[in-house]
Amino acid sequence: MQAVPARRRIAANVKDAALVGERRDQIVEAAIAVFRDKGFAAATMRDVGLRAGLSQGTLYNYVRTKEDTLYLVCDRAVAHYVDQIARAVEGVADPRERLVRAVRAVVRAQYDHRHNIAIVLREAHLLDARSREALRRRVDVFIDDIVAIVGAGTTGGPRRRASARLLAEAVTYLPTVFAMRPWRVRAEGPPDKLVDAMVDILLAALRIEQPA
Amino acid sequence: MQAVPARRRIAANVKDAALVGERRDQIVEAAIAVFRDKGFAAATMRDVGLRAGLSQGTLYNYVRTKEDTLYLVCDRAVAHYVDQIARAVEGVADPRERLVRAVRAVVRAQYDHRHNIAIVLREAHLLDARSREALRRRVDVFIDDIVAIVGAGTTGGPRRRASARLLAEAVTYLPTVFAMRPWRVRAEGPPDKLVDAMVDILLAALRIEQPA
DNA sequence: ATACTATGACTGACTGATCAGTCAGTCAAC
DNA sequence: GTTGACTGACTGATCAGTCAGTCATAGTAT
Repeated sequence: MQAVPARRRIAANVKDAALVGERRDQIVEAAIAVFRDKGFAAATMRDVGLRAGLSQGTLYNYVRTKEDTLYLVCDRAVAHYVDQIARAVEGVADPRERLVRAVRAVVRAQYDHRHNIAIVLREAHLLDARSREALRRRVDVFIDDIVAIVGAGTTGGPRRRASARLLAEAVTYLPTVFAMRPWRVRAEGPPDKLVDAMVDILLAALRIEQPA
Repeated sequence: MQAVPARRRIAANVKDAALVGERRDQIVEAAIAVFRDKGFAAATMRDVGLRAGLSQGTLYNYVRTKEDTLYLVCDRAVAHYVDQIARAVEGVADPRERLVRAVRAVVRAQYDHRHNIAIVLREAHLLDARSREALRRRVDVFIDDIVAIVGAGTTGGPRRRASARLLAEAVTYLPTVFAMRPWRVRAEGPPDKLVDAMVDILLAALRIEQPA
């Protein structure tokens, strides 16, 4: 996995770095709950403050703007998701095995983080260009890694019309259906069954036989 | 294709039905442009009015609320998309052929309507429950039709872990990547090439051999 | 030991900007 | 005169962000 691009720095009015970290955690957790419930635009910083157990003024000691909050939420969501997948493919040398592992990890992570992913998908485009760029770079680097894994894991085998790049898009995008259409995928069965079925679809899309 | 569920009625202050239709077209077109540019929340009705060439008060002769505008946009987007696909599979009797036709039509329509689809995906959840329900019913009916087509077109052939339902979700959801990640899929090549590659991925996912 | 001062974290009432929606007024057609 | 379509200034509600004030703690001077 490639080096992680630099994150956008957000200024805080408080000097104690540990406290900044702690309060940010509170804020992000609260913001996730509120944004999920109301969407970013209709969510208020009062809601977030109430939820986090912090006053309005305290909130603004840790973020400068409402948008900073959205950036922190998206950044956190992307980081967790990317980390989970990096860990899953660590130390796997065989390209085919690495690909299968990655696919399963992507699907699992998308299911686990589906609520946060919904926020990112719906709201990240509202960020200013700089924040959007920082996030997009992180996601792009991650998907480029998946492109490499797909490329190495699909050499030989049947002819495919789609590039490794588009295949990687399919692998990383399709499972977001868990976040965007939960009412529709629920019928497939419990989480493990749903994950297995999705992995099956993606491996078929890659024209890879699934190990039994 | 099943009967289309009833649309939500939106009241107008003007009696001339043809004029209502005409003004609504103006409003929807303007709204699509503005919502795409700024997102629904940050878009103002002044923007929409300016874009449509109608005054603030006139705008409110044709819709009651800002949200009505969003509903009209989403309703229009879904109707066009669904119509395009219904027409593509009309009169095709062979289940396998019908499925291949449907897949290609879905992909094509998603590419053609990608800008409107991005609005629906990002903003439809902001609608009130009733509007959301009306829209969702239309989409559900449509996807159920695709489920039936997938079910009929994939009988026999290799064993699949995913249900026809989840496969239909994949078919109807994956091409929304055109709307949500245009900067990533662009590299695949011109529209026709991109559509072909996506069709190839989906047919593979369905474990169907593509006709040469 | 005590009093005073400085520092840093927090509070919540307040401010100014924004905008969805309204309505008195205008104009054209019949 | 009546009706219907349109206009845009206005209103009231909302909310992101501010800032004077409060409180607790630590350090310094007497």
